[in-house]
Amino acid sequence: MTVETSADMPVNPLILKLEAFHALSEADKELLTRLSTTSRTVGPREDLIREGDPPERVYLILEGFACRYKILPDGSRHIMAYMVPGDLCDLHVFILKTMDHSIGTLSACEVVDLPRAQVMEMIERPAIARALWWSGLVDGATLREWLVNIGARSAEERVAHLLCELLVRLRLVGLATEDRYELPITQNELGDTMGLSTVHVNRVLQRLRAEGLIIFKSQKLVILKVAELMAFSGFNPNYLHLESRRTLYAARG
Amino acid sequence: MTVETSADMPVNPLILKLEAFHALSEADKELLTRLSTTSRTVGPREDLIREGDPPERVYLILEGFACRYKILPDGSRHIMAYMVPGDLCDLHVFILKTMDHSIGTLSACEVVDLPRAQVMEMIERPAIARALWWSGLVDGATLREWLVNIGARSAEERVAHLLCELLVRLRLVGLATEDRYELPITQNELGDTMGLSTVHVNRVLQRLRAEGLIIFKSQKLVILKVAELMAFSGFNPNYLHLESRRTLYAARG
DNA sequence: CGTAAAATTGATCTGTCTCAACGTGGGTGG
DNA sequence: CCACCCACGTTGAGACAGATCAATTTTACG
Repeated sequence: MTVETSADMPVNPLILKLEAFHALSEADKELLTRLSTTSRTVGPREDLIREGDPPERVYLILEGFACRYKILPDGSRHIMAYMVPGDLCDLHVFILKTMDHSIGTLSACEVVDLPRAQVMEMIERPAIARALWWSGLVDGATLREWLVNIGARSAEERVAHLLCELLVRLRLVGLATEDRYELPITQNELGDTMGLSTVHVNRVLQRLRAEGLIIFKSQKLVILKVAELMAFSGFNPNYLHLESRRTLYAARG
Repeated sequence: MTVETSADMPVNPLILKLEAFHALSEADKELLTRLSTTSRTVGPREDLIREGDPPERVYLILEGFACRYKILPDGSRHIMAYMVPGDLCDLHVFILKTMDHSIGTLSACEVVDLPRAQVMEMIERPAIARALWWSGLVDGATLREWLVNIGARSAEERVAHLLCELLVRLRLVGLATEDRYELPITQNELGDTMGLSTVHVNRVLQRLRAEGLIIFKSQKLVILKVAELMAFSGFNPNYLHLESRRTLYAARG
């Protein structure tokens, strides 16, 4: 158990994200900062909670990538969502008896465990409650967009779409610049996310590289032509519901 | 605008569904009955709300099948969810400026429009609020299961899985018997749901028929071997979170 | 440096798509 | 009430995206 100080963690990604929806008061920010003070370091490929477990707390990711996933009867894994810094898992999950999926880390993560009482404390603040409510709706919309992505787009478009989405989401928490970010994900994990074989993910990435759209090496992604990649993949950020609050995605066209 | 009487509508599917989670008081049921008194008939293939529109009300389906869908840049449609009697669209959607997808009918429907004030009225009742909260979590879990379905299963398993899910969901509202229900959906719509071409859906259905698993003709589905179809498709109803509340799905094995 | 995980390559196979035609059944107007 | 008609379902042939299997190379790291 690590107790992080403000020196270790200059900016709280949850605050950054929620303020993309609307501004929070100093008191609200202090509460969120206090609740995320006690985090723990979790290694890569570790489960935070497993399918079948009773949901007892909510997880907040401060650093690293985690995911929601299911294991199918044949042993294959499907990843249904990425959780990046600032992301909370479902706040309302306490009402359910058991988890219907697992949550695990992809890279090493800094994770905050929020027991029910602390979630309540957050929700009692109207501005925070509203921002979390927005955040939950965006999570749902993202899931729907993923469904369309897998159901209706080619392998190349699918991967490109994911890279565009992560660019926008990571910019929100200061973890992406205009055109690049750290993506601590293997090609195998990408495959389990997109419903593609690892071999095919590799070929798709090579094609995106050959087309001069991206550079992806040593977990570092550079999108060489952001507008082109968005257009190619049919990426329309409307489902992230950032409205006109900030200029978080590059101009298109 | 039709005003339905209790004679026209013997049982309110929303009440049936919510009571699968936990019992409601008479007063709660009266409120729900009152709020669903004024419904309107909507023809097949009509939109209730379109992508880009501001969400002004919530829809409750009393009869018929509706769906959430998106139209892609190339003109193709992807259906992301089915709404069957008793289903409500997202209660919290008011906070968003615009819809990121459309909602439209598949068959002719009886639909209740609930303006914000009426949603508030429901949510003020603790038992109803809890049941609706559960219902919203189940909707999210269903979306995740659909993602896995499309991402990780073969065409035949996919279609079979959907048929199993609808069996359980429709039983909940008294619209399926042990092994059969009305499915007012074309093969083309099934294809847009499963990410398959219409031609392939046709061949998949033929194979399921040939294997003696189903009969599907004139919008009437009979599942000849329920346990086998569930096993074949990898259907595990845990994501519907019916727990031990009622025996809503057949014993397996 | 050695080792295991991850990325890459090549060859082959197959599920699903596309295109194009034909059958069919239920609703409607004459 | 019949005949037409159109949406829907069905069939066949050929093409292709992506899977699978089996190495091999590269990278990260202890």
